Amino acid sequence: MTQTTAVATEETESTDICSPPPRRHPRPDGQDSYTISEVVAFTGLTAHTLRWYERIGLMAHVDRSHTGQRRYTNRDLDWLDLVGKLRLTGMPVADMVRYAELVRAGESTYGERYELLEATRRDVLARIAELRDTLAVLDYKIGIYANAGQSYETARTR
Amino acid sequence: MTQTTAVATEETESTDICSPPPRRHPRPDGQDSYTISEVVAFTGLTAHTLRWYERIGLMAHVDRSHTGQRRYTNRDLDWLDLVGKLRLTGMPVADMVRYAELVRAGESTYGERYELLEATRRDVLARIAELRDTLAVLDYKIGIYANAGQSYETARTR
DNA sequence: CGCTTGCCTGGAGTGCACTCCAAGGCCATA
DNA sequence: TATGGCCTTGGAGTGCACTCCAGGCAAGCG
Repeated sequence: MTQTTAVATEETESTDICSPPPRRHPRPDGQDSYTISEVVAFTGLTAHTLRWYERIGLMAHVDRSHTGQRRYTNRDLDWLDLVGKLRLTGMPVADMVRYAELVRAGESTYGERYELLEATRRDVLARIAELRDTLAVLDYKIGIYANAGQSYETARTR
Repeated sequence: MTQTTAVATEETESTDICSPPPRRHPRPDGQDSYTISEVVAFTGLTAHTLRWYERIGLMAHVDRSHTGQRRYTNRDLDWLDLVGKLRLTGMPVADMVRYAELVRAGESTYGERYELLEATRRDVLARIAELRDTLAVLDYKIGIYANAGQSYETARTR
């Protein structure tokens, strides 16, 4: 395994210049109008969760049909994508709501948003390092179990 | 089963594939007897959590002093270390309890333990991949805010 | 017309992983 | 003897992130 101190430099190398993430939407802009169940199918979230996200302000108010049903746009899908990614980092929902509020507040909050994302980035790097550490332990133990055909286990690691 | 099997010998160094994780204990084996507050200081867990771990079977019964107070050993510290690592992977406590039960059940469960650790290993790898993906998105957005933020700052201070 | 399907709402419920409480035991120092 | 500190217990409480429920509306179909 490489040294843990090499992580930081590796990262700067892997993301030299930002490549825009390629997105495919189910429908092109202009015809982007999805029912809640379509969004469920696309995101893997439940309808409950989608409505709950909107209630707590994690999503801006979603467009409605003339009968009051939700109609999601490609932009909503993108937002949900970002939310999903942030959720994977372990960011609390309250923090994501805060970010959503900053976005709604306009461009005067660019600085704050930058700080928030930077902090999150540091968290992600730290978490990756932790996971690598854990992986080493796991590999070590797996090695023991793979080798230990009928020899008894070490007391040390139980 | 109060009988701790006499496996105090170290046969850990028989494996050559993985480097054994270096462990430093506050006290050498033989004088390893820690109060709950010492373990709190060493692990970062709370006393509540330590007692709770024991109650739910995530730890084997801890030794007691003649007055009934818990006295942790180096082995307990090692176990808590592993638990901490597994917790970082997002493994549910119930699964860790299951692993603890397998360990207590003896060497007939080697296969199952192996499977469990292997599955966890795959989870960890998948999570690392997810985090890298998230990192790319984060870097992309940070790049945007860095540029836009600069122009906003410029516009502000102009 | 009724039936099914899909969606709506506010509020209540769930599961997890702790986290704390109240009441008390032991023991060293003052 | 008293005070303070550290520890014990079972059980209750907390916070988070959903998850579900009851009751109801609107559209499409035979």
